Amino acid sequence: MELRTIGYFVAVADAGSVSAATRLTHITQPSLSRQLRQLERELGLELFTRQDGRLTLTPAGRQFLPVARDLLSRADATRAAAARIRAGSLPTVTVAAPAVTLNDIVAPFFATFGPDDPMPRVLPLDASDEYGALDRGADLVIGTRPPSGTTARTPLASFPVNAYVRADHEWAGRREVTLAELVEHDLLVPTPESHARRAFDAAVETAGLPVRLTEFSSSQVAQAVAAAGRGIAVVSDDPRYDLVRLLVTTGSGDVLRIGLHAAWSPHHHGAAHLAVLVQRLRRFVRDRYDQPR
Amino acid sequence: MELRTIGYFVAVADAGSVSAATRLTHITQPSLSRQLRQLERELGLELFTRQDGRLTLTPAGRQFLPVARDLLSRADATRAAAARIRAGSLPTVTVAAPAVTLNDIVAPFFATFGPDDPMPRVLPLDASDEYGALDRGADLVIGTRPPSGTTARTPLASFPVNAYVRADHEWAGRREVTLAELVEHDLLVPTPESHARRAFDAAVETAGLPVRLTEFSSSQVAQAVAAAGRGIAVVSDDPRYDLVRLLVTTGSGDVLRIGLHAAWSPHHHGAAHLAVLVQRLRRFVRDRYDQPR
DNA sequence: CGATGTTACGTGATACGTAACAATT
DNA sequence: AATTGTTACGTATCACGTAACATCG
Repeated sequence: MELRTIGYFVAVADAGSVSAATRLTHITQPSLSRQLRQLERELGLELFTRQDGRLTLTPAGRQFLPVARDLLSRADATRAAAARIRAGSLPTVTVAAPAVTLNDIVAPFFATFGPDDPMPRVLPLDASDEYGALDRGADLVIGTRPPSGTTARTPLASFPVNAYVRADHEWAGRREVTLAELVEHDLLVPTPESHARRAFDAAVETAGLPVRLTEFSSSQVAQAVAAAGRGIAVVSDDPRYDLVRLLVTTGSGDVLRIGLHAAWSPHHHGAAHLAVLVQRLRRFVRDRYDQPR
Repeated sequence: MELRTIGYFVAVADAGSVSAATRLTHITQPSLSRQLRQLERELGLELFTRQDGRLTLTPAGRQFLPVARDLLSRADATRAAAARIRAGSLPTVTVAAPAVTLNDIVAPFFATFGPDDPMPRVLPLDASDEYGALDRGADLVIGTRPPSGTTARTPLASFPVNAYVRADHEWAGRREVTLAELVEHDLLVPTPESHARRAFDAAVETAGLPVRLTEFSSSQVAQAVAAAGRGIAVVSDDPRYDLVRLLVTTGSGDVLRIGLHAAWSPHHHGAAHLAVLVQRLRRFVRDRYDQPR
């Protein structure tokens, strides 16, 4: 039983005769006649009675006809679905990102979606192999490392890593502090999953500096402890407890920043839509976090 | 796009590789590989990416997969429907009969149907070509003529044609009256579509007798007029207005009766169910109309 | 090497068209 | 005669299997 043969059956039933159905099927009458008989043999049903040199639907055929029609309409729907995909439709979009990013950035962005936007789905990432998620169901990956390989990419935003000190600290009047200066103190940092921590760890490792870290599961708690004068909080969020913000500069003089990058496959069938979506996300992030540039 | 190729796609997606899918499809790996590529060309979709000597679903393929699965499940449903028909299922049963019979007999019978019985449908018949309805959608025909041809048949019941006279009529003490006697009087008859009228007309025509008929669209009105002494009502229903019932005998001495016959195709896929249904109908009619024999 | 998937080539099945036939109207 | 559907026969297509090749772990 194939779609073709089912189509032949419906054509004959609709046209009322094999001869008339040839106009619908574009095959010759004997071929059509044979296919029909074979379908009957295959299904084990007598769909038509042959009498008086004519075909008339049997009750079995009459009962099977709507079933056959339904199957054909599903086949049409399948072809239509393929066409929509080909045209780049995105009924759902799956965004993969570290859990922190999903909560802090992706989720608020999804909250701005309208009814015509795709249904958002989400895929939490473990730190390693961020962009491999593109092969495991993600349409879009938001990562902190610049994507490698043949992915399309857009830098979304970058957030400075802040070192927060008390207003009575000796650095309170400065705007920046070097990494080398910083590691001389007790540092209050969030967990290794956080963006700030990862950026900080990477910079420290590059510089080969020893550090004394105290880890907090919440960066706000880290700030509170800094406000108590027990160390310097190195976090990425906004200041609390009247703490003073210092930017952190690396050995090469750059300000230590957390980069957020969006990546997707340029061969994705909805790549155009994805690019638009990423632009919206970029604008959203910059508006929300008041980014420069 | 055929069911076979769609099945190949789903098999490969499920198995994770072409090689593994050969266990599901029972064709060799190169053939499967080719069919898959052809499906991609036909749909215009890149369902898998070929990289690292492996296939991985693209977002397009991931989006198409549930659609393909749905089509296959519909195909299974279609095959299952064919199997049910083959086994003789009757989700609906279409009974064809003259409108009078549908109202007076078939409809009350349908009222006794339980939830497991087929959904009843109905097809009004014109008097001529009663049993031709079997080719126009009827599973079962209830007719007044004995069916001809190769149909399966069961006599359902027969109702006498009654001649109703007033209690003060000269015939009031008799049980029967001959057709020849009857036609000497003014006769009050129902419309030509009714069973009684048709049986009466046929008998009269056979006997070659002249008649004086007054036609009423309701046999109860005919009885009322007979009660008024304006003629003899020749109808098939039960007496009213204290009229006296006489059976009508033909020239050959038989009592004039209306026969009801059920007919269906012995090749009908649900012929067994139909036979049972007809037996129920027969019992129903006899119980309800208190038939002899 | 042992997986993978693709390409090449030959074969068998089969869907198809042309032609001839049979049966009704 | 004109229409219907079936049978017969030859052909072209196409799905399939075997084999050889390419690539990656």
